[in-house]
Amino acid sequence: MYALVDCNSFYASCERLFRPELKDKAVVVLSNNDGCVVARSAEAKALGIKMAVPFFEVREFYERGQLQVFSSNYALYGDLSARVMTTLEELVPEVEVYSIDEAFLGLSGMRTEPDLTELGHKIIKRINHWIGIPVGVGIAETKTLAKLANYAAKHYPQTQGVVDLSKPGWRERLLKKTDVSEVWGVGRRTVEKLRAEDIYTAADLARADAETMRRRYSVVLERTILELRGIPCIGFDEQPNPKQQILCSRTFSHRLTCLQPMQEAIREYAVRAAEKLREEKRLTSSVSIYIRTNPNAKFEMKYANGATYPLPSPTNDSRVIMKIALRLLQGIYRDGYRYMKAGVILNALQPEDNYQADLFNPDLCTTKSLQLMKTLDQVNQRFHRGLSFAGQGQKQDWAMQRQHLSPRYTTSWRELKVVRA
DNA sequence: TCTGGGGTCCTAGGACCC
DNA sequence: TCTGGGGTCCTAGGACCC
Repeated sequence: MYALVDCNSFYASCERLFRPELKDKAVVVLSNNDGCVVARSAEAKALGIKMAVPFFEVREFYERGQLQVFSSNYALYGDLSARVMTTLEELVPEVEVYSIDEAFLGLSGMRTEPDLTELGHKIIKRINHWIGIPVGVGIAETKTLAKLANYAAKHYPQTQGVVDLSKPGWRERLLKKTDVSEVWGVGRRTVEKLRAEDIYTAADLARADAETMRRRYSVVLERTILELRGIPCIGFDEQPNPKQQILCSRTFSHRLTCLQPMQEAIREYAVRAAEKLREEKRLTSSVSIYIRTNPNAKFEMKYANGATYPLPSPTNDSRVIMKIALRLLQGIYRDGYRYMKAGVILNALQPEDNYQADLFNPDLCTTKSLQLMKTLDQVNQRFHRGLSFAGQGQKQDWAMQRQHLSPRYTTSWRELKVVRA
């Protein structure tokens, strides 16, 4: 048996935690650059604000004082997420952290618990009491059904936040009244095709012939169908797999029209990506970058391009990655466009303690390089932006806008001035 | 005027091997 | 006239997730 625990309107709930006067108020949290809505309190949903709409489309509510708005504060959400996960780990033996706001629980070792619904309520109470974040709990025989149970727990208030689909008859009833688009793994494209063949509800999908559907769609959809029938196809993974790709990309605060700030941005993203790489204890042997104009603009010249450089020998050295990224930029940058976004991607990742070196090229992981990076990271862990490379830019006025950022309630950096003192 | 960031998995097709 | 069978590896692109 699995449970899925999912925090309600997670980012919005985090913000409200420190602003109790906003309880029962419409609250939204915006994406980076204050671009789109990425989290909505129930009251904001009631205003008709849809997920992922551009902020300018709902700005009116804000200006009329009907809507409280926050820029995303990932340091805060990450910190509260860790507290939620730790609390779950104290309650059940197996926890798979699935995203910042949800976790699958393995309940097989919980045979002594008389009633799983009771366990669900215990989880809700504990997390609410200890952390103050509301959660919902879905329980079922497969992950896909647990997701669906969780959806029901949030959707139907009479469940009080807990749905156990293993109860006789519950699964059939829920599948019948749930739109197929709510099923985990069934996205927009697939929904369109399914409707064309008269599959509208989760029950319709569960009834479809799995073999035929694999041929017509994919093995992924076949697995979803089996999971809806209670046959587990997706395993439980307590230890997250090591990352296969690391990406750092940002939309600029305003469009960039010349090379110099683009170079600063690429350097900055390369350094950030290299930092993440070292955090993961991995090396990269492939550096890619991409740049693009606004794909949504109707009356603008569009340009998007990317480039990749495979390294002969793997590295985690910010300097090497930065230099390569910059050279790649020279190759694809074209004058005359209004650039909106750029990114640096590291691929072909290998563990740092067991990597494939090159027979004919010098090993880039020299003691000197490793030591320097270690020192760089140690300084920057204690002092925010304590050490950076000259070319990253000091002012960075292309960096994202966060006009509605909340304070660092639970995290703190020592500022650079401490170093100077 | 104004639209995020960071990932995973699967498939088809090309190039290549014996 | 007529040209096999069985594989692997890599990449780009699509679909999906939160």
